[in-house]
Amino acid sequence: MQSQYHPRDIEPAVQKEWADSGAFHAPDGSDKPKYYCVSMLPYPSGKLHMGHVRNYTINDALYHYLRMKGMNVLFPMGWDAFGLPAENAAMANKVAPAKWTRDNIAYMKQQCQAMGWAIDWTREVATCDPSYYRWNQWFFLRLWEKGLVYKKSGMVNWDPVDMTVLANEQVIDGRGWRTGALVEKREIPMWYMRITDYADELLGSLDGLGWPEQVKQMQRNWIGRSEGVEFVLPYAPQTARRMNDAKAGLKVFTTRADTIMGITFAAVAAEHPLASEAANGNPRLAEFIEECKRGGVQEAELATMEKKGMPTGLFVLHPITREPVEVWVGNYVLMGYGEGAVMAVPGHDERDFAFATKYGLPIKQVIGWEGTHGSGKPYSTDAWQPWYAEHGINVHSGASFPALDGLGFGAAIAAVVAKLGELGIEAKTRVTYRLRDWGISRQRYWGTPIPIIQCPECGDVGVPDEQLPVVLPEGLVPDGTGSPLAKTPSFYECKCPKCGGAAKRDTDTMDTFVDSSWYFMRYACPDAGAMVDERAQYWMPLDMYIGGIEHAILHLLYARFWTKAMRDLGLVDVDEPFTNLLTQGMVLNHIFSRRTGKGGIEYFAPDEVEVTHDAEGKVAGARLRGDGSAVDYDGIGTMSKSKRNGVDPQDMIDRYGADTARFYVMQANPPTDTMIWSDASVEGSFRFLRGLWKTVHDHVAAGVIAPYGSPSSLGQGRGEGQLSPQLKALRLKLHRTIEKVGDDYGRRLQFNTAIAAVRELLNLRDDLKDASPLARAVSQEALEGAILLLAPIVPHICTALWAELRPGTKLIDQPWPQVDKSALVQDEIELVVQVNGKLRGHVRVSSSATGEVIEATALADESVQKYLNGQKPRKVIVVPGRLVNIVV
RNA sequence: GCCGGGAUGGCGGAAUUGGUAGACGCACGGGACUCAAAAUCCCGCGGUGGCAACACCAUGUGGGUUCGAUUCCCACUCCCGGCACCA
Repeated sequence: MQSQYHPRDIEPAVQKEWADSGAFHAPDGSDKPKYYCVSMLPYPSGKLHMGHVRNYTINDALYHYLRMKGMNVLFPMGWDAFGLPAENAAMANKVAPAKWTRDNIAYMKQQCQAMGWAIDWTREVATCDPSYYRWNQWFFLRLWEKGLVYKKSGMVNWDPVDMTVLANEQVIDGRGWRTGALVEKREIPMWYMRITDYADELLGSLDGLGWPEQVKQMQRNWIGRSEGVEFVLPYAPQTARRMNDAKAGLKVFTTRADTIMGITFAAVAAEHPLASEAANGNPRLAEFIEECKRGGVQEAELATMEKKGMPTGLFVLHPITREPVEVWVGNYVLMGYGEGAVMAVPGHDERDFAFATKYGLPIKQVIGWEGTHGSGKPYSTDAWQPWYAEHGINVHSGASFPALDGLGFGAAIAAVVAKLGELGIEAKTRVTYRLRDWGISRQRYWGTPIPIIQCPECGDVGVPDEQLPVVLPEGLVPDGTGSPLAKTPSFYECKCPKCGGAAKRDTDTMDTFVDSSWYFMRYACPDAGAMVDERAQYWMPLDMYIGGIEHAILHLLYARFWTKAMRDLGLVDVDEPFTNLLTQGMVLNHIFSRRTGKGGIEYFAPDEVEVTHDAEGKVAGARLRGDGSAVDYDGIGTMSKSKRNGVDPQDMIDRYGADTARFYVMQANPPTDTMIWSDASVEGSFRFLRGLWKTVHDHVAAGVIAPYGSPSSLGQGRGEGQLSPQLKALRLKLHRTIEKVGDDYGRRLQFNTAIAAVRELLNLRDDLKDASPLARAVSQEALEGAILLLAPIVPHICTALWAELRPGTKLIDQPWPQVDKSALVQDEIELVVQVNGKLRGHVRVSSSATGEVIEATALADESVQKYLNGQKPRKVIVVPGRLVNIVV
């Protein structure tokens, strides 16, 4: 055996052995139970980053652990290969996105192999391959046939200089990232998927999932089911004339119909037809509506901007009092939500209150809380208080509806609905969702072409199945203006499949969330001649899905919807794709930047700067190592190429080997926690592995021996009593550690504590100076155990060390170690003694001692006597196996 | 702004169901070995007071519940993620 640890020799050799034997190929059927363990597929951005290393090492550790536990485990890998960064790279380097993407995939695949992850590469999928995306197209057409796909207009960010649609990411401070032009909202026709048809099921079936509660809560809130009332505010006569419809009115939806008597105005979105009509002949209003259309479409931007409004001069009637109510245009009313119009009750809605205060509109209290929520909830129109929005008892309803006074929330709503009915105003209780239908059209090149042909005669016609896939031409290089496909006649010119006349293909591509909504099913059958086949039925659903917390809502929700839609088309027989979910925390790093002269921004890598700290030890600023010039500290954020704060795992592999990189990310903190990068302790991880190598080397140098407890061991047939207390303690530690590490890997999914436990075990073994055959047999047992427990984290070194400890056997064939229950038995245990909840001493008692005996022992303890000072204790609390608390 | 999460020594973290706060590491300090350095090994390492035994304080801030709170409740501060076209 080599006396030194040389990962550069070991790792490639072990990897070759795995590859040659097809060790990680999972058959599509087995006597063993299946375990399907998938990580979110990477975007091939160029190189692996630390987030990937973390993600796939977690997946790999679970793979090895469950394989050792006797399961047929599958760990597949693929590439989320369509998307915006490829187009950006293409513009920057004048390379076609296809080439850039495929080169990146090749490089990153080799990096995955160097990390030694147990990936079944026979199932690799890249979403940019026509053999994959043809099924996006095929499925799109099936959903269209079922009415689950439809076309309507949608709002996008528009760059008026480049004449192109911008992604939210490309809008910086309200301006286009390349042109600096002020971004505008623009309505264009887009294809939508009816995810809202599945809203109730998406909500209901969350309950049974083995997901983190916080993620389920985020999804529940995102879907945002609410029950409310939809009704019409009748137009005042003059408004009815202007809107050219005497009978109609302004349709609104509210979850607070109980506050209807508090309506003092109504508000509509800038895009609402009533706003457009009111703007005719009102230049100031027209200007305001134009102003509302400026800016982008991001919700965070809309929700934080100053609430502004302007009266339209048009009135609707309060449905009960028949008093005129003025309609305002408000920039906070969104056309996409509900009806694009709201009844405003400033007395009991915080946004309406702020708006009314700003524009001097009346505020009316119609809900009170005395007697229901206790006192101390006064009402004043001077300032908003949080309880104004709480449910309560109706008050001040007025002469037209006195019966409403005194009713509570539910009864009041019922009364309002009944009253509106009596007055001949249609009012329906309705369930609405915050969730909106999924717009999938993108005016971009590097994505799945939408399989629709626009015929001047026949309208939108689906591409016939036999003409699929609609292949994306791969040689194009985008230039940032408009959509490349829309400028490529050879792509869009075609014949109508229905009438044979000249027609035009849809030049939009699909949202890349489509690609990632079902790839995990394609892994099961990457060569299938259909979207999926029966092999998907064997592997689905995923037993564990691992990925970043940043995907908690959108990706996971779309994939759940897609799976349910596939089920309803009879393609797969599962209700939910991901039985269990592990959301890993992000890997973050410090960000340093400097504004350049032209208003741009320049980023610096953390290793290029020297950080300065303030008095509290927080980072205050930094200087460039090169010339000492000051740079700004921008705080901590996601590792990204653009911010230059990423860490390339390749350096670590080159210097220390893959096992050190794997060990480092797993020992640092729990997988669900955010990890702020620090390379300070990477060295320590390497030292541990080097020490482990030396420990096994020294043991093997003295000769391997059958481990204690095995049939041929010295310990066989001898009683436990013959072990010295030290050897007994070591065996106790070993078997406790086996229990703990199994629990950490299998149930807790917490690897840092498992590693700490194995370190403790090895530290205890190192203290052993006894070189007798019996001691060496216990030592052998402990070392074998430690190697098996670490194997899921650092499989290369463990494979090499196992071959030394057990010549002729292979680590990959070993099962998870068994806990020897007899090693766990203890005669005596130590208990903590507290006086008034403070630690004052320890007592040793028999492990079978009763509460009375424990109490007596504790009271007799010297340190307790000191605090008792002759008094009788008021109370004694005995927690079996843990502590005694004496209250004086 | 809204939704979800987090905060524990100089640093990463541990404490799994309300029961010994700081496991296990990193960094640092002292010592051994060495001509010297590296590597390795040994010791120390939350704060204050004390020669020490020990005492008191301490888990972002302020309150509360409890024999006992890092853990539960209320209010707040700061940070992170998401907000529908980054993936």
